[in-house]
Amino acid sequence: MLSPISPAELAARQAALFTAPSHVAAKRLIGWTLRVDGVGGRIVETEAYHYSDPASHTFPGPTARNAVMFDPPGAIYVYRSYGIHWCMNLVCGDEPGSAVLLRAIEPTDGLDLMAARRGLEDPRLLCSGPGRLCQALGVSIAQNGLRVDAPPFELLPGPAVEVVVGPRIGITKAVETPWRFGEKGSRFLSKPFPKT
DNA sequence: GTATGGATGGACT
DNA sequence: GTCCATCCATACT
Repeated sequence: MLSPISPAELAARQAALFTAPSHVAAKRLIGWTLRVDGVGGRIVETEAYHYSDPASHTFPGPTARNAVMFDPPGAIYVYRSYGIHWCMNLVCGDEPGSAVLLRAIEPTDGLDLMAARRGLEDPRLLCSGPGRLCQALGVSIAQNGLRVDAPPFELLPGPAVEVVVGPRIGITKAVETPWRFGEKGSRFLSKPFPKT
């Protein structure tokens, strides 16, 4: 059970998260709870992207697609991946053009709706990947540019958890930058982390 | 105007 | 492990 938190404290903790460098925010986000219209769960896997990072959509500079990544921290950046899937980022950072990709959630709220949207029941397959997560939470380009600190989104701090680190998934540039973060031992990761 | 290449997931061997 | 569906921003001609 989450302890009650005042609106002022929530706003302060969100602001501190959003304005941290994206790789710090990505690590801190592990264990927070995200819901969209009441559907969601605990964030268990993230990746960080930075404008100076060749793997980032913002590396070539501002464009129509990545414009939201230059919005103030707390904005939601959604893009289509491989022509099929949606991927959801939270704009974070001490400089513009950086964000945290949400890769996996441990589903806790709205399991039935998530299962219906995904067309399957297994909780481990509902949100274990960036495309799956967006499908389960009903996130698409329609949510691009909205803010995570306003409805239909909710973002709440969780207890500190043990976090593991590894290289990011599916990229072709800056492959070795260890900016993927996950909750140690979680069964809801998109892929295991390499043993350290 | 056309060409290209993904921050993926699911089906299959 | 391999294969590939399918879209759009971007980089060309």
